[in-house]
Order: sequence, then structure tokens, then C-alpha cells
Amino acid sequence: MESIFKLSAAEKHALTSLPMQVSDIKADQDIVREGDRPSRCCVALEGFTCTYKMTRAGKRQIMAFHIPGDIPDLQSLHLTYLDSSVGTLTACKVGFVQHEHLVDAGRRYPALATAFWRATLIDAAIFREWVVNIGSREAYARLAHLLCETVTRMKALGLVEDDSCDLPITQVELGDAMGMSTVHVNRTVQAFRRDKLITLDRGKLRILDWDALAEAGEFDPKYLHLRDRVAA
Amino acid sequence: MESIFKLSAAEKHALTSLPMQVSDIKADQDIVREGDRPSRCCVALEGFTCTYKMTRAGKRQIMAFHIPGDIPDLQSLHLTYLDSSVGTLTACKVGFVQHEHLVDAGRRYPALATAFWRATLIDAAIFREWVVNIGSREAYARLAHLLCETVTRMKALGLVEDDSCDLPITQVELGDAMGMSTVHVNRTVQAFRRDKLITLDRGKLRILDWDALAEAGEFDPKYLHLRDRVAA
DNA sequence: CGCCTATTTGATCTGATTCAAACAATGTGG
DNA sequence: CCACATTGTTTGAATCAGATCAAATAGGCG
Repeated sequence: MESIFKLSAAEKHALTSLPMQVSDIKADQDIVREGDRPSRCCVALEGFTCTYKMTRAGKRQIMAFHIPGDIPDLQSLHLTYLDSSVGTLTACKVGFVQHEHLVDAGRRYPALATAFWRATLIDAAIFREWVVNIGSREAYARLAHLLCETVTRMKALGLVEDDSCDLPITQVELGDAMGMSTVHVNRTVQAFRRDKLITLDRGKLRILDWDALAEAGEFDPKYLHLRDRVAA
Repeated sequence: MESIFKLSAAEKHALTSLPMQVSDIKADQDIVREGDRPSRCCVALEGFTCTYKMTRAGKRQIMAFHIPGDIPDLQSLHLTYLDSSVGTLTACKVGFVQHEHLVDAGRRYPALATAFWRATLIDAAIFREWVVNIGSREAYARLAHLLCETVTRMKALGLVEDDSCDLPITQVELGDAMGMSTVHVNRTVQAFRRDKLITLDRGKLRILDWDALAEAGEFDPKYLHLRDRVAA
């Protein structure tokens, strides 16, 4: 799962043999909640999850979408207090690994500790880019950027075929992630269709014109630091 | 400088005796640039710095303000490619420490490695909160939140006295950080003055009504994870 | 004094929100 | 297999928060 990093066979083995409790979770359920002090991390195995916070006004701000292989709350390893919630967007399969096992694996295999650290650093790089995206790009570019990022990350996991993939994220959720209203998300999606950039129908996304989409969203994947990773 | 973490005397000594090259940098200069592959980290010693990216449209998005003690590009330790720039807002004193020394110190004192990791995790937590702030709060609340965050962080370093502190950040820069226009920053600052929340004059900020400001910005400092830290 | 940078003001415009309602797809139970 | 509830998408109209443009004002400083 984490073989997106250059790891030795022994390290990979240590990783995959970590004791993990797997469970199935329905859509729209919290996996962990803001305020928790978890003693384990969750690993997204199947389905889509997101990290979010609620504001007092009742708005949900999604800060990250997670795809299989991600560890949404890896930071809880060293930050005991959870400052945001992680919930499912679709039905999911999730694995739980006790902190002690992760810490122990990191102690025995320093490369693993580095890999974990780097994973959290890449998460931070993505948050930075979201600040840029939300803070300084208008709707059309903002959505284009988000789609490019998500597709690029899925591509790295082999989840994209023929420029199309599953994207079971509703327009409400896209709006919550980009800080814009559902209505405006919908109008922007329609603009994309009009401009022949994408098709999007019942959770199936197809990129019709990647270059134009990346151009519209000023998307440059360097911040994802995929070049540091080595497919296994 | 980093004694905001619970470290033993030996660890603190290892930290403070790291070979560091100190230099003075004028205001509005880049310290490191997006695209660099630095072999050292920079430590803010005096003055204010920020992390930012430029968009194609020429807008600057500031993603973080740094105060003395911060290591703005600590992530470069494990992400070779720098995905954003760090620049000075005021004249600054900055220290440079070679990566190898940091890595070496982390190897010899695992608690230091953990402390570094935790520092980057807290940075990430702050980015998450910025996404929430920019994505879901309107101007008045957004500025209130930013001021609360900045003052709280400065307070932790003893840089606040009698509810007032230096805040040599221009309204243009505040706007670049919050994704809003200078004009609107100005009007919001005036609203704060009208509401007797703050005074702000030539880089001097005074909080007149902390509770009201925190209330306006829905500010809850837990995400700063200061409770994990122990003043030394 | 004159220059430069930062703040302030007024007027106008617009991207995006809100509200409200219709519509489409999917699933559920009788 | 159909009626009906549910969830997600789409549409139109009215409104607004905040952007933009342009110009004035105010400090700080060589």
C-alpha cells in the first residue's frame, strides 16, 4: 500500500505485516472525530474518505480527500489531540493500526519512519496548495485544479484508465472542499462540459482534455512530490 | 529556540550547538525560492517571514507567517523539491543549518527527530486551519481568526506584553494571506476598531477585547497543539 | 521639501451566494 | 412492478459580500 516510497523488501514486509484490524464502514460515517485522542491510525483501503471540520455556522469545510493507501490521521502518531475529523464519503474498507506498532516499525526500520514522515510532509504540501487554490483562484480554475490533483493522485495508484475514473464525490462535497456553494459548483461543472474538458456522470469522471484542464487550473504536479516516490 | 518542546538538557544542548550560519536579510527579500533544492534549513531568528506562492495572474498567496524560532522550510529535510518560497516581511536575522547536521542530531537524539517531526505536523495543522478559515469564514471572522492565531503563537514565545505586540505586517500582506483585497482588509480593520476589538497603528497591535475577537473568529487554539509543548 | 510606501475613501461592478423549486436517478417496500 | 421516498443535480431570480478602479491622505525618511 505504501510502496509509493522506495523501500527495501524487508521494509515492505514489515509494513504489510503490521497487525491491522480491518472494518467496513458505511457512507457518511465518521471514522475519527475532532477532539479524539486515538491510540491507532486508520488506513484507507477502499472507498473515499475526507478530512473535515465543522464551523459554528454549520458549514463543513473539507480539507482533504483520501484515496486508498492514504493514512488520513497519521499525524496522530505525534499529535495526541485530533484537530479535525475523518469521515467516509462512500462505503469504505478501513484498517486500523495501533500507534505502538507503527512507532515500533519505525524504530526497527528507520526508512519506514522517514517514509511516514515524508507522507505527512506531502500532506502538508497539499494543504499549502489548497490554501493557494481556495485563497486565490476563482471558481473555474479552482475546480479544475482540484480535479487535476485528485486524478493525478489516483493515476499514481493505477486507479485511472483511459482518462476516466471513479469520482464518487457529490457536488455538495466538492463545494464543501472548495469553499463554494453547491449551485456554483454545478454551474462550473456545466461550464467544463460546455468547454469539452470533462464528462461527469453518476460518479464517473472522464477527462476529455487534460492539457486544457491543467492550463485552466494552473496545475503543476510538482507539489505532490511524486517524483520522490518510486513505483514498486 | 526550539525549547517549546520537552527536551532534555543534552538534547537542548545538541540543538543549540548545531553549526549555524547567521545572516541579516533586508525586508521583502526571498530566503529560498519555489523550485530550489536546498541543502540546508533556515531558522527565523528575528523579524517576520512568510511562506508564499505566486499564481500566474501575479497574485501572491501567503500560506504562513513565521515568527522567531520557526523553521519555515523544515520539510526540505525530506522533500528535496521546495514547493513554495519563503521571504522576509521585515528586516530579519536568519540562521542556516545544513541538513546533514539536523539529520545527524536526529539520529543521535531520537527525541529531537520526534520534535522536528512534530513541528512539521503542527505546521500542517495550521495549514488545515487556514483552509477552513479561508474557505468558510467571511472577512470579519477571517481576520479575527488570523489575528488570534498570530497573537497566540507570539504569546507562547513571550512576544506579547499587556495584550500588545509588534505586528509589522501590512494590510496588503494580510490580504495576500487571507485571499482578500487590500481595500477590504482595511475596511475590516476599521470595523474592528469601531467595535473596540483592537487598535492597530504602524505595526503595533493591541488587543482590546480578546474574548470578543476570539468569539468573532471562532478561535479555538487547540489546533496549535501548544498543550503538547512545555515552556522551558 | 519631496519621495516612497501604507492607509484610507468613494463609487461601481461582478462573481458567487441564497432561496426556492423542479427534475432525475436510485432504491424500498408493498 | 409500481408508488413513493430519498438523494443528487439542475434551473431561475434576487441579492450581496467583496473585488476593482481611481484618487486622496498620511507617515516616515533621506
